[in-house]
Amino acid sequence: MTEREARPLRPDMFRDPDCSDRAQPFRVGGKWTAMVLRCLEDGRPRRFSELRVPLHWITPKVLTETLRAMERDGFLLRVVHEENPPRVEYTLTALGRSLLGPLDTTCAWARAHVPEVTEARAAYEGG
Amino acid sequence: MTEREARPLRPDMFRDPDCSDRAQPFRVGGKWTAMVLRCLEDGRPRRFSELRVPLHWITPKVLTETLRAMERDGFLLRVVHEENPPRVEYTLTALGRSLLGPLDTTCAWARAHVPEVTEARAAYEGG
DNA sequence: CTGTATCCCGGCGGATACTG
DNA sequence: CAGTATCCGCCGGGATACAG
Repeated sequence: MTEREARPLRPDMFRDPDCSDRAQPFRVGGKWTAMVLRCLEDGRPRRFSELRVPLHWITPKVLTETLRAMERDGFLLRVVHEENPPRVEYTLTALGRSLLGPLDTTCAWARAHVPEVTEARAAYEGG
Repeated sequence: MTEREARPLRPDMFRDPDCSDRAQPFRVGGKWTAMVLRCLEDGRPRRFSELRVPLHWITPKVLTETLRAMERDGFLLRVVHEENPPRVEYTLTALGRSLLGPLDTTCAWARAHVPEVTEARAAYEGG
């Protein structure tokens, strides 16, 4: 066996279904998760209809699904105030705030490198 | 206007379709992108069939789509050696390697906090 | 105001078979 | 070996209407 044939990839690199690579690190949450995080990062509790405004008037069904998923995962708290009319407020938990670090890191990458990606795509189309 | 009503969310927070938040920072690439990055991070050129092994024998169609998308975005280089039988090798570009930082950051988050998420989900089911 | 209830569409991801 | 060619099922995301 010669030197240059050695070192195949380990077949079990991603065997563990819970390993952090398979956790699809670049696919945390749904389409709207990151934007909801941004809406809540200042710590101020926000209401359902308040969130819809910057989120392009996302439909209620989709916003509900997004918020429920984040609540279920422990990223935010849903507080119902028993009033009339009803008032519900959403706030990030400590776990939810812990996502802001990775989010910033990836946003910083995007700001720095998205132009290169755009260039690469143009070049690829061209030839 | 009282103090406690102030500071609504800016309606145009995510207006720019290319803004780094809307870039879905937690949704970079497809299901297999991160794993391909891991397979190539050691700098060693890898062949098509070589990649399939750790990737759970991903179907050729899906692997091709993943690799083509990454090539198109400038993340990797596809080199065809004119031989018989054919040999094709994939290598990360500098741009592709620049993704490893954010990837590590998010993987570190996952290792540190996924147990909390699991707990939160269990608690949500239970109550 | 804060959501449900329906219906719907596109597209990612996959299974299988075939080719240069 | 390194892919194409088809076909297909699922589900995320959305539009619209309605309810407590």
